[in-house]
Amino acid sequence: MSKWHAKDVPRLPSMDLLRGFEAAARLLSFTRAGEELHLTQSAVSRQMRELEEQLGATLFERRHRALALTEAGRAFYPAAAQALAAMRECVQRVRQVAGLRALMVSSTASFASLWLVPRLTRFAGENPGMDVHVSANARIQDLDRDGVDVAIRYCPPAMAGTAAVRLFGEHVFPVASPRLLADTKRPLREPADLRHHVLLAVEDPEGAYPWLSWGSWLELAGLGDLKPAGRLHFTEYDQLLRVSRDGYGVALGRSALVRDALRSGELVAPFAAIGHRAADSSRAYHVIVAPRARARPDVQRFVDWLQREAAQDEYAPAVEDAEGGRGSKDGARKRKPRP
Amino acid sequence: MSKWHAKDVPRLPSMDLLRGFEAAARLLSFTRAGEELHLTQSAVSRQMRELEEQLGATLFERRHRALALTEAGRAFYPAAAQALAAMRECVQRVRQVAGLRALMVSSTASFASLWLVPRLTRFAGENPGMDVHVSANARIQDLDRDGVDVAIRYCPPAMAGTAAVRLFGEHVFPVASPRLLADTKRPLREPADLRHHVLLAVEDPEGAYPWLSWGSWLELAGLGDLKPAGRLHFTEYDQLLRVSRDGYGVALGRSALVRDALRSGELVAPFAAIGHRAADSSRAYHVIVAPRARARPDVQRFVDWLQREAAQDEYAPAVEDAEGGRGSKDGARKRKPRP
DNA sequence: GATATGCATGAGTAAATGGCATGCAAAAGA
DNA sequence: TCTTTTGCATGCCATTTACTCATGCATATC
Repeated sequence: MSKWHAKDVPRLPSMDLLRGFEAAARLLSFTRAGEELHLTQSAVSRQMRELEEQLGATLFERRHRALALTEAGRAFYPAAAQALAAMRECVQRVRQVAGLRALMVSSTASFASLWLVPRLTRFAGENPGMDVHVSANARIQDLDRDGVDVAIRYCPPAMAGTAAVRLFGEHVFPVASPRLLADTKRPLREPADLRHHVLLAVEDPEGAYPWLSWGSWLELAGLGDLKPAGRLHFTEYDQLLRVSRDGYGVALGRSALVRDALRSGELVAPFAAIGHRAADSSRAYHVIVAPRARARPDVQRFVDWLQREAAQDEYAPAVEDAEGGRGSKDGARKRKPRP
Repeated sequence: MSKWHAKDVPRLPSMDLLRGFEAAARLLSFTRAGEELHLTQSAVSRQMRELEEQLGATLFERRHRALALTEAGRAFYPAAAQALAAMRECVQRVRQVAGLRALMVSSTASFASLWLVPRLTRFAGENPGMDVHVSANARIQDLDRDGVDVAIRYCPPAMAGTAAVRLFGEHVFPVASPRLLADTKRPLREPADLRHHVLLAVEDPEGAYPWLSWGSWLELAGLGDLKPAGRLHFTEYDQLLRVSRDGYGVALGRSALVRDALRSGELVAPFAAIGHRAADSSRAYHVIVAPRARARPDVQRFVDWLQREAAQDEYAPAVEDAEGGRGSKDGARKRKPRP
């Protein structure tokens, strides 16, 4: 027996183990907890074993393809949640005192509401003490003057600048409520069937967004002469999508902005293969950081997070790749809703 | 930029970092915090850098040979302490629900009060949820019958049993209050000077502990005929030591039991070299675990801790080794009391 | 009977963590 | 004034930790 070495000192469970436990206990699944925490099922399984060994208590009852909490696990859950909360409060307090500032982000209203804000809640959870303000105003050009730290713009790379970070490109394809597909009186089985439907589009009197127009898409599909049942125009893209989800027409889906709706099944993409090529390959979503904010660690963390979220989306497409689908393990396959 | 990998997920500070911070902030020293946590100064230094990076805040102001907390550090301290407490509460709660039982320890009253209990407070801090009961009753022989999980006995190895764990041996030498050494009217510079002093001893009418008698020690010192100024006898060894600390006489110090008092300077050992050889090399302090408790993880942890504490004492002796002192880095060198 | 699915685990690897040795700089001691 | 002491920082390296990949197992579902 040697003298004390650091490895011999009994340790308290790490925050990582608690976070794993909280997710696994809430979801009752190591697999899904892993997905939420960007870990493999194997890693979560081992974490829970390690935690149980440290505590000297069994937290989960392993059934086949199901987990249940033991009495000790149920007792641990609120305490673990409290310990996590105490730590986040801890971190938040010190960052406040250290004078960390809010992070100002500018993007279009549509990008904000359809892509950024739904994801920011997770960012906030993983980054206590950070105060992110989203300005749904893409007209801002002078970031320094207007007090913006990070801007997200859909533009050519030359416009974004060499320091900008590319998130993802975009392509467009028709999307509609699954109810429209179920309508036998007005079929929507092939592109020509669009003549039976109302086409929804964003107002563009100056033709500033040609790639977003039905005209362009129909030309691409060889249907330049098609006369639809009607046309509706909207000033805001998210309003257009809401109408589409409600089943009142067919919209041109912007891939990034419709991704969540496709995933949830609120929208379907019957002709996704047409137009898979980027509608305007010169443009993409870019992250532009104001020069004076580049050295801020919180800004760097935020930009890093944006890139990872964007990459995550690209690895798990919402619609099957038209050139060749993945195998049965495709993560995008829709799960049955859980009770 | 790749998709999410576990290493990319922002992490909350670990409990190890918080514990390091709490100790460094309380002691205002990385070196002493390291000693307390069984880490090197280097490790604590790096931990604090890592913590500051994770938080994005400076917690310490490094001065030469001194630390001060920054405002952020002062703000972090109570929050960190609360997070540590929340975690310990967390661990304790789950262990209670899991039905962990108290751990019953038996030892002599003197060993309990002079060695074990002072150290148990640290054990308790490092092992939340464990309930250790100390029975200062060494007459217990049948551990199973008497509900004792662990016994600590000073006995020959054969009596302890092959499964017992040896902690340390013992040797005895005179100890006295430093005030006695300062008394010029009654010098205590050489062993013969003991004739000027009251000798303190444990009652032993049956001669059961010959190695603890002044007679034995004086014979060893070649002073068999020495007539002291007086003799006092006590039933309890810790009472004897209290009187010695108060300066009323010279006691025979049992090495393990006087170690803390020597370290604190309350007692000094003017003739430690005489008698350095174990008074009775056949005996030593042993840990004996009741057979039915051997499989308990909490009991195993406790025994492991006992061994490490004992080894720690052996590595940092309270008095310089009579055969050859260590260098100037000897950890036992007494520090000036801090303000 | 075949397939799907979620937990457990062997093996491999990259990153994290800690110790050793040393540098640096200023306070303390001679 | 010079020497010694002391505590924080850091290069380097070894060991441990933590995660991924691949696969096995067992049972529910089709």
